[in-house]
Amino acid sequence: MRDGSRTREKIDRTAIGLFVRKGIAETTIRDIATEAEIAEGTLYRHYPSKEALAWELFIENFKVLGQKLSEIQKAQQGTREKLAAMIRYFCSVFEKDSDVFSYLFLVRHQHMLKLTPRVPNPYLVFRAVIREGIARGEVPKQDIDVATSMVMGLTLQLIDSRILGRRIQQPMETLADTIVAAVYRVLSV
Amino acid sequence: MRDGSRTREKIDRTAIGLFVRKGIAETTIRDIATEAEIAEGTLYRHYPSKEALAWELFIENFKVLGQKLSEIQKAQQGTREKLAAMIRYFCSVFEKDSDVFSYLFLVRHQHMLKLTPRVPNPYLVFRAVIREGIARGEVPKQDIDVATSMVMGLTLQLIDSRILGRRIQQPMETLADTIVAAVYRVLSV
Amino acid sequence: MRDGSRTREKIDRTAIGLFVRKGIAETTIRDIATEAEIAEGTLYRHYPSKEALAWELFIENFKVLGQKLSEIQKAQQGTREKLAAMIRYFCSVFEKDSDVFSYLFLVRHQHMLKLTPRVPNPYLVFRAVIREGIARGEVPKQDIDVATSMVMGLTLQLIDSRILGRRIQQPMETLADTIVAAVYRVLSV
Amino acid sequence: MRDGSRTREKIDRTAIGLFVRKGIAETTIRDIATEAEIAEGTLYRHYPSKEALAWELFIENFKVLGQKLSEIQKAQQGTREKLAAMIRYFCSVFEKDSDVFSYLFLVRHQHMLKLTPRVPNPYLVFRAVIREGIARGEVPKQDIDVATSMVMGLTLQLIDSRILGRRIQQPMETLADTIVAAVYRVLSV
DNA sequence: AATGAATGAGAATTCATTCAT
DNA sequence: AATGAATGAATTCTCATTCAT
Repeated sequence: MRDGSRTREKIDRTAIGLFVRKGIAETTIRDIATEAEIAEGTLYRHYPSKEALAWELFIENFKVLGQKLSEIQKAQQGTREKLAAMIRYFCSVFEKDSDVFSYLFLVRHQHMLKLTPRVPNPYLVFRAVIREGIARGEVPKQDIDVATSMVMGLTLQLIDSRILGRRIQQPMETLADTIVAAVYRVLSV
Repeated sequence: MRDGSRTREKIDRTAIGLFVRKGIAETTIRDIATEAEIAEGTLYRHYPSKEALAWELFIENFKVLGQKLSEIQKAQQGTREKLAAMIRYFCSVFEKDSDVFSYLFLVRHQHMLKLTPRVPNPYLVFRAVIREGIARGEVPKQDIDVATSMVMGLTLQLIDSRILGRRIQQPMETLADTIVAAVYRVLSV
Repeated sequence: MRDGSRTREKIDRTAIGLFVRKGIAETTIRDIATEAEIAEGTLYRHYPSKEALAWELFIENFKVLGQKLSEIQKAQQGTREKLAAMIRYFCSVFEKDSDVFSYLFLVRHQHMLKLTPRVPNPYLVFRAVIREGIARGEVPKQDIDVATSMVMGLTLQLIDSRILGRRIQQPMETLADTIVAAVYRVLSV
Repeated sequence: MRDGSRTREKIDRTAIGLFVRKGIAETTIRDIATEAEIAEGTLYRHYPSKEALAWELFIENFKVLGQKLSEIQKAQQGTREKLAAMIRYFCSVFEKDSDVFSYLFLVRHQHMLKLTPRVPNPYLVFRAVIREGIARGEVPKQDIDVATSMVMGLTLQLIDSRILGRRIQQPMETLADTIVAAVYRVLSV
C-alpha cells in the first residue's frame, strides 16, 4: 500500500508534466514509464489504459477545482468578494501547480462534452455567483452566460499568455487585483 | 495535364474539418483521404507529412488572419473604431468559416512557440492598436500586455463557449457590440 | 526519332550512374526522371518497368563486353597474347566508362542465374581461352574453372579496390601488365 | 522475465539467410518475422530499423572476421604460413557458415565507405602480413596494395564462383592448398 | 512522345497492451 | 506489485505505375 500510492503519484505527476509539454497523443506509455522510473507494465496496475489515465487526471483535478471554488465562494458574503476570492484562487492554483492547471486548461475541449451536470464545474460555479449577484441586485441585469464567459475570459487569457510565457511574466497572483477590477467594470454593463 | 489545386483545396477543407472535430492525432490519413475522396498517396503529393499538413494549415490561416486584422485596423481612425472593427471581424470570420477559426483557436498552443516575429500575428496587431491608443491618450495608461490579453480574452472565451456550443448559441456577430462595450470598460482602467 | 533516342540515352546514362551510386532499390523512378530532366511517365515510353530497365542495362552491356572479349581473343594467336589483350581490354573499359563497368560488376550476382548459355559471357570467353591453352599445351593441365576463377579474380579484385577508390589509385591501364604477369605465374601451376 | 537473446539470435540468423537469398531490399520485415516465427514488432525491440539490422549484421561479423584473421596470423611464424593459415580460415568459414560469409561478401560495397580505420578489417590484416613479408625479405618487393588485392582476388573469386554454385562445386577447403600455391606464385613477382 | 497528377498496394514503423517470469 | 519482452493491429509513408491532358 505504501509502495502502491507512491508509484501512482509518480505516474500522475510525470504523466501530467509530459501531457502538458508534449501533448497526450505524443506522449507514449514508455515515455511516462521511463521518466517515472517504473516498468511499462506497472502503469497498468494503476490505470486500465492510457485513455483512462488522461481522463482520470482531468476529471479528478477538474472536480477538485470546482469544489474548491464552490467552498471559497460560500465563505464570502457579497458578489464582489465571492468573485475576487475565486479569481485569486484561480491565480494561486496556477502558480502553485502550473502543470495541473495547464493540463486542465489545455485539454478541456476534449473532455468537456463528456462532463455530466453532476460534476462540480468551475464554469457553473462562476455562473451561479453571477446569477445570484444579478438576483440580489448587486450586478446589473444581463445575459448570464455571456457575462460568465467574459469574466472567465479575462482570467483565462492572462493565464494563457502566462503559459506561453512570452508576454506576461509576472506571477499571476500579482495580477489578481487587476483582473478583479476589470471583471467588475465588465459586469457593470 | 491535371491541375492539382482543386485536389489541394479539398484536402485542406477536409483536413481542417476533421482536425477540429476529432483532433489531429485522432484523425488518420485514411480518414482525410476517404472524406476528401482521394487516394492516400495523393495527399503526399501536396504535403510531405501529416505533421506538415497540420502546420501549414495553421500557419497559412494564421498569417491571413493577422494580415486581415492589420488592414482592417488601418482603415479606421480612432482606437475605439479600430478595436470595434477588429472584434467584429473576428466574430464574422468565426461565423463564416468556423472550422478554420476553431482550428486556429484549438491548436494555437502547439504551434505558438514556433512562430517567428516576422509572421503577421493577431495578438500583435491588437497589442499595437492598444499601445497606440495609449500613446494617443485615447486609452488610459496601463500594462500593454495585460490589457491586450484581457481584451482578447473577452472575445475568445465567448467564441470558446460558442464552439463548445453549450451556453452561447446566438451568432457571434450579434455579440460583437456587447464585446466592444465590455472591452472599452475594461480598458478604461 | 531523334528525340526518342536522345531521351533514351539520357535515361540509360542517368540510371546507371544512380544505380551504381545508390543501388537499384534505393534509386527511385523520380530520381532518374529528375536527374535526366524528363517526366516520370516518359521513362515508361522506353522501358516497361524499372526492373526491365535494370535488366536491360545489365544484359546489353554484359553481352557487348562478352562479344568484344570474344573478338579480341580471336584477333590474337597465342594463349598468352589472348589473355593479355583481354585483360587490357577489361582495364581500358573500366577507365573509359567506369559506371557501366561498375554496374556490371556490382549487380552481376542478381542477374547471373537468369543468363542463358546463349548470351556472350566474359567468364566463358576466359574459360574457353584457358581451356584451349591447355589443349594446345601452352598452359599446364589443371582444373579449368578453378583456373578461370583465379585469373578473373586477379583482375576483378583490383578493379574492386579501384572502385572503392581507397587503395588503388593508379589508372587500371597502368596495372594491366602487372596483372598479365601474375596471371601467367598463376596458370603455370 | 523472458530473456531476449534467443529471439535476437533467431532474428539474426533468419535475416542473414534471407538477405543473402533475396537481397536486402527484396526482404521485408514480414518475411523475416514470419520465418523467424516472431511478431513484426518484436524485431524493433532488437533493432531500431531494417537498415540498422543490415548494418549491424555486417559490421559485427566483419569485425569478428578481421579479429580472427588477426589472431590466426599472429599464431604463425613465417609469411607463407601466415597466408596459408588465413586463406584456410577464409575457406573454412565459408563452408561452416556460408550465409554469414556470403552476406559479408555480397554487401561489402554498400558499407565499405562507412568503415572507420578502427574496425578490424580483413583486407588490412592481409595487407599487414604482406607488408611484413616484404620487410622481412620473405616476399619480393612490390606495390603492397596491388599485391594484397591480387591475393584476395584469388581467394574471393573462387568463393564467388562457389556462391553462384555453377562452376566450382567442390568444398572450398579442398581448394585452400591450390589457392595458397597460386598466391605464392603471384607474390614471387 | 511527353507530362506530372493521381493511384493504391505494400512496406516500415509505432505503440498500447498483454503476459510469462 | 513489478518487470520488460513480445505482440499485432493500426498508422504513416513510399513509390512503381497509370492515365488524362
